[in-house]
Amino acid sequence: MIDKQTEILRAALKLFVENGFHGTPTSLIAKEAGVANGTLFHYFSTKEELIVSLYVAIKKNLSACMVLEEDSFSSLKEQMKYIYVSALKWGIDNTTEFRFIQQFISSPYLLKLAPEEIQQKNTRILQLFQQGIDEKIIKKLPIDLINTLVNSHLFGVSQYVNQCQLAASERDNIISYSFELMWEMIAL
Amino acid sequence: MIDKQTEILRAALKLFVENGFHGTPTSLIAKEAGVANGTLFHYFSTKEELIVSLYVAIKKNLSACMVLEEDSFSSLKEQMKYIYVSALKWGIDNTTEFRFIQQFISSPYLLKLAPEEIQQKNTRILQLFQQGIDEKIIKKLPIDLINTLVNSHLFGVSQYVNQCQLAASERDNIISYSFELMWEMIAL
DNA sequence: ACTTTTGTAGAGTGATTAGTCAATCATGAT
DNA sequence: ATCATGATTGACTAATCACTCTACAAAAGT
Repeated sequence: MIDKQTEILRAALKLFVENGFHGTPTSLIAKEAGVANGTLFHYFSTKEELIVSLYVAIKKNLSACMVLEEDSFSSLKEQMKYIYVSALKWGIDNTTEFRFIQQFISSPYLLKLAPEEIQQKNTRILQLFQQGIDEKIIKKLPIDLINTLVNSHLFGVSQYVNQCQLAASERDNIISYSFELMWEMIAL
Repeated sequence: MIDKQTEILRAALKLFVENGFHGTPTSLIAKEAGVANGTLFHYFSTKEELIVSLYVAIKKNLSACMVLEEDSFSSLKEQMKYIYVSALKWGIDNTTEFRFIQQFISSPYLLKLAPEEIQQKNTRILQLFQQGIDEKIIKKLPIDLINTLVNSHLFGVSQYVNQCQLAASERDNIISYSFELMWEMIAL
């Protein structure tokens, strides 16, 4: 056994995506994780805490993929593309996690998160948007709107790619091309 | 009392959005609807059937707003704008219904729907996309991808507008402008 | 060695819930 | 008036579930 806590999170993720939050009793999670019922509550004092912890863990994972090494040589567009593509690839390679996030943020559990947790820690991308506007590369729109549009775009493409199983080359084509689509939307 | 069945659906919608599916016992729905517990099961044989029925009803409502009277005088872009704006306005004016749809489609209940129910009955918009491609107005992309992108776009803008409460004039500005953003994305 | 802390187990519990049922009530047809 | 059909009720039930509790085992600290 690797680590019971990790094992519980893994099991929870799988079952939540399969059966939803209310369709997944804690007893089943414990069983799937190969631990006793009580062990689950040793690590997570309530079911709700388990759910929220799982979200935080996955979100952290995603954020880690989106860091951009400071690279002042790349153009703004290239920097954005890097972040965009990283996020998209993550969404495609981690279908289950992606589905979970989607389920979580459209559920009332979202409100159980501390506001600062919801906030995008990744303000780097917001900075890039602002910079783009200042340099008259990106349309002058509210930053939040741009952010929402880009996020929705990413969600949409992920969903599409996940739906129709594509060959790797085709996949990379779409990833690259969909960035251009997004760019045409926000660029001046 | 207008109609008990309608009243139950109304109560269910409100409570599901507030507390989620699993946070809303049928007893509470009945109470909120002002009917007895058993009455609920007279109209909907299971809780699941209630949830799915509610989704179907709301979706029907939305689809009704998106019909386009055959108007061969309008340009393709204008026709699309009409549909786009209708959908967006609906999403903004029916926040609760919008939230419910979001919650439903990212839950495992979606799989309980017959596939033909999921399918877009509103193939009119798909026809328009195809026509746009044929007439070299819209980028040559898979129809499903365009559709997904437009849907995500609508979702994003709705979310944004619902989040920040705007004055009516500002709101209409954003609606109109966001169509142009979307158009730049898909148009050649 | 011994004490403390931490991890693990799984039976047990009280509360809750989806769904049932037998009994009324309303309506309208004959 | 009588009957039939369907709507409505709310107490009831069988099952389920989140969570507790006690006991024991394994480390870790001293």
